[in-house]
Amino acid sequence: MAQATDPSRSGPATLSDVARLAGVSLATASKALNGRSQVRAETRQRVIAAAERLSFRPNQLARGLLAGRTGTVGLLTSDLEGRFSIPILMGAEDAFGAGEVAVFLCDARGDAIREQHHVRALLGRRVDGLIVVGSRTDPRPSLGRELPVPVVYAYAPSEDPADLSIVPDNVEAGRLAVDHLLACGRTRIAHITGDPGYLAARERAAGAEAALSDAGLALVGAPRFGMWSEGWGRAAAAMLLDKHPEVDAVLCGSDQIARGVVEVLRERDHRVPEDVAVMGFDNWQVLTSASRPPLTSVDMNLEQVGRAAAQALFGAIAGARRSGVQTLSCRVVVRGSTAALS
Amino acid sequence: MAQATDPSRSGPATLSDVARLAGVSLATASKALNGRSQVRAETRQRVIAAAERLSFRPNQLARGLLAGRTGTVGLLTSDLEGRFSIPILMGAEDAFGAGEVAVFLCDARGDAIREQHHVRALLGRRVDGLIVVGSRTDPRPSLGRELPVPVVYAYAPSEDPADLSIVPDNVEAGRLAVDHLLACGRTRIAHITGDPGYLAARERAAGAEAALSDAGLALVGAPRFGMWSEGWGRAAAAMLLDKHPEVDAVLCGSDQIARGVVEVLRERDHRVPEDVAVMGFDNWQVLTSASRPPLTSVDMNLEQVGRAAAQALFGAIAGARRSGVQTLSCRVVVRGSTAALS
DNA sequence: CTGTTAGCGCCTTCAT
DNA sequence: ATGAAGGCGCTAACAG
Repeated sequence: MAQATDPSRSGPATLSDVARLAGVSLATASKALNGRSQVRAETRQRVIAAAERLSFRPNQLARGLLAGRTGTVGLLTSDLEGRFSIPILMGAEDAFGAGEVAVFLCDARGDAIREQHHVRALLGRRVDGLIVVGSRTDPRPSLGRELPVPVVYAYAPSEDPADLSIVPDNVEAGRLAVDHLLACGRTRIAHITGDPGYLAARERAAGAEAALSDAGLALVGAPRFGMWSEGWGRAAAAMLLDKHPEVDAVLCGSDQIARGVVEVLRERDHRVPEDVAVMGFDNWQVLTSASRPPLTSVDMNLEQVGRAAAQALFGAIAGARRSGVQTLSCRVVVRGSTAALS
Repeated sequence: MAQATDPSRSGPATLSDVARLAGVSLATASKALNGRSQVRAETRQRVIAAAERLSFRPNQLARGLLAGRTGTVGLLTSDLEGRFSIPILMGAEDAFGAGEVAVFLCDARGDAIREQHHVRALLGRRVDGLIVVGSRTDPRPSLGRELPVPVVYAYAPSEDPADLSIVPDNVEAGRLAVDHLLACGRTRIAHITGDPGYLAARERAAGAEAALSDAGLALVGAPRFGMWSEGWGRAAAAMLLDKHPEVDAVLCGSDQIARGVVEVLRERDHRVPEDVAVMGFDNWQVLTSASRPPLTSVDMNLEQVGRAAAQALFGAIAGARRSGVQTLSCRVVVRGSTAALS
């Protein structure tokens, strides 16, 4: 007759197992475990002990079925491989994990069909909301206004201004970078950056030029667009030094490019930062700390983007009706490649 | 009276909404939509049309409540930030995504307490199984044998041999690397690797020495353990060249170390690969392709580890009772840093 | 304070 | 071929 107390009977223990073991009714057991006040302390203890013995965990599915909310959200990324999704994902996971919501992860691999498939699957699981993480900052198609749950776009904003998007501020990033170089006493600043097809590249360049203009200065030569690679950084640096040997700083569109630039400077016996300061964007540790000297870089605060998206989604689930694109600040992380002239 | 057909009435449409709109009973609607054969073709069409009009998605929670299975698994990583979890995670997501199971992602950040918390939360959501992804290949504590669902450990095996673990074969990786260098005609091979506290470092070294021994050779000097960084690669390479200028190949414990080694060789005017061949482990694109020349590296096939873990979990959920540590093969990706002597 | 009852949305016997 | 009824595990009314 140990059946009621046998946890291995058949699947996880249910509330009625607990109630039976504690010798109370279902409702009382429920109240006791959920901290409802209408239950005698001694009874509550008995129920709790029973639940403990059976290692009872309330079935969230059943609970969600009743409540209408599941405490579950979908995280839809378009590119897990890329390194930008990860910090955002971590920030979101972090913000949610603090509360009691669980995250469904789906990777659409940049495929719209697959994305649609995932959205359907997630809706079938009755997620309370969706976060859509892009792989680059260019605007992306909206999932549509007809979804039964709120959606927040992170990193890549939605093309539909009625949607809510959280993105890093790349224009400000460009400004901050130039401001830092100016503060280091540099005035002949060149800009080598990545693929001009990326909005991030154009915005960072625009921010940089605006900040220079505010200071009554201009870039040395035009911004050099190319690719997001060390190889391009090396090639562009070589051309730059040939044409403008007077540069005293190179602002690079990414840490990868910056590493390439630093290498070429070393090879040509320019001292960094004494002769030429160098800085990048993204603050990608593996690169910034391996460089000689370590790279100053603009951190886009992606974890914060993830956290903010999660919080915005919380708000939306609770009924808040925000929309539009919200930009988040970034910050300069100073290292040896731009130490001020002494 | 358009209430029944109004999708915006209150939350998502339910099966009874569909049944009402189609003018049939709940049971018939269910049969029609699930392809049961006991329903007239014309009726089925009517139901499907109604479901379409209401954009009805069956509530998987309700379904799971009844079925006992939720079509859901938990992916418990201990370190999202590190780059090893991601490919594994992608492989698993991929293997699952093909079917109809959704993945809950949790990051324990290397904290056992947080991990325990996540396990409880996942069990509360009635996941059908768990995949535990480690951040390094050293064995980790088991979640225990008392869990109500199957568990598969990936990358880091469980300390309990009764658990099932899927890990890359680092010993074989070491052997393959040396075999490749031998095939390139190298015989004076040195080994610079990372933190000796990592099993991966020790196993790769052991595999390398075994392969050399099989060929009647030995390493040039002892394996040089240190850190997983370019900086260590540079320092160790400098010492190595001072002491053993005769080396014709350096096997490096990681791509980062290898990059450092290549840099020092360049600076000292040794040609790579003509004078000294260099190779690393992990096949981390960002590093291998930025290096001059591009780095040969051993790919640990981590995506496959993730996929295999997912498939093993499938099997376990279906009732298979495997246990022990299963190792997966890796592969050498040849690039310019080891091109055979001509 | 405690127990009984009625569903949440769905699927599955069992009648009809 | 269709419909009525029961139940998955839980909570929120209502009784007692």
